Amino acid sequence: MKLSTKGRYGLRAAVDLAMFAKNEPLSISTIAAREGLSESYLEQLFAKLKKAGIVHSIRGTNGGYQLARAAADISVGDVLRALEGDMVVVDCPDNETECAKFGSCVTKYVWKRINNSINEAMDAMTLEEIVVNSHGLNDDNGQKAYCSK
Amino acid sequence: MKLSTKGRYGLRAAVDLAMFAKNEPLSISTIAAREGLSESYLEQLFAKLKKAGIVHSIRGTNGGYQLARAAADISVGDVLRALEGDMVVVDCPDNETECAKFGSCVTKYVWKRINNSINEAMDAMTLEEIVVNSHGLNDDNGQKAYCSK
DNA sequence: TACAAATCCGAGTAAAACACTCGGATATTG
DNA sequence: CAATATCCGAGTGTTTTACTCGGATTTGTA
Repeated sequence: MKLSTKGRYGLRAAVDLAMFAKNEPLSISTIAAREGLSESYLEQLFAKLKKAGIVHSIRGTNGGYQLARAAADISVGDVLRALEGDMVVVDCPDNETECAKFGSCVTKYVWKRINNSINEAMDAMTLEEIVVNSHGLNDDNGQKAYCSK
Repeated sequence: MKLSTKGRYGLRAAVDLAMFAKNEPLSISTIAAREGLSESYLEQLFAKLKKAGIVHSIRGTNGGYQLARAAADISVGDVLRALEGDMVVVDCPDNETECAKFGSCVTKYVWKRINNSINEAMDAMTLEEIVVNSHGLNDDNGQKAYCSK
């Protein structure tokens, strides 16, 4: 039931871009250092974010990543689905063809309702909101910080 | 992110009790046969449901399980939390003591909001409702059925 | 009182998923 | 051409999942 590190780390990286990559791109090594994450693992996460059209990349020296569109137009759901795949607790097909028991399944409504509530909650939050809400949230050294989760 | 078979099978078993164990208890072998589940695995799930006070057991011949209270008083959330543990996507402690970065964490609100929406959705559905909604949901042989999910 | 039908309980295990690392190719800038 | 990046696929130890199995205990019935 828990989110994997893909979603947790990846959202932090996306928020990091929203905060700090406004003019120039940010390299993986910079983000990894600030967020305390592994560079080679972050690489994989950015590959997923890029494939989903959430970030764009600039190769070569001084290259790095930036958000592909405004932070206000990127929802938490966009980011998490890109990293984790469909955010569903149970992956029920919703037609007779794909699931033989579809017509008689008693629990499909349960899963559908939970899945919908997860996605509605995620889609209602944008990276921009997270950045705005973070004003004033600094640690003892005046730095942004994140728990390990 | 997906629910494990514990939650999926366990909810089916609980719904089965709500439907068929109104007068006399149902044995694991009966439920396992009707639901197409493994007996020894179901045993483990019922241990969790019992520990959580959702079912009670009767030992010996003609024994089995029944819901410990009315189906209308058992929510999907009760059952899933008993089987899966806390239903949270990220297990953030919510105080300064347990998480050093609590004061400066930028993403805690995101996880909290998703966690809340999951639990609200689950707690809004009862076993009774599932039984009522299932009237008329039968397969070609007039039997209740469930997809493998 | 034996026997059968049940729950109870702990341990073990193969397979899958997770959380990474590593090596090297390619692109771009200075 | 050297340094700094992204890009890409493969490999790997650890953890979790999804079970099975053996046996003990309880209880109703012949």
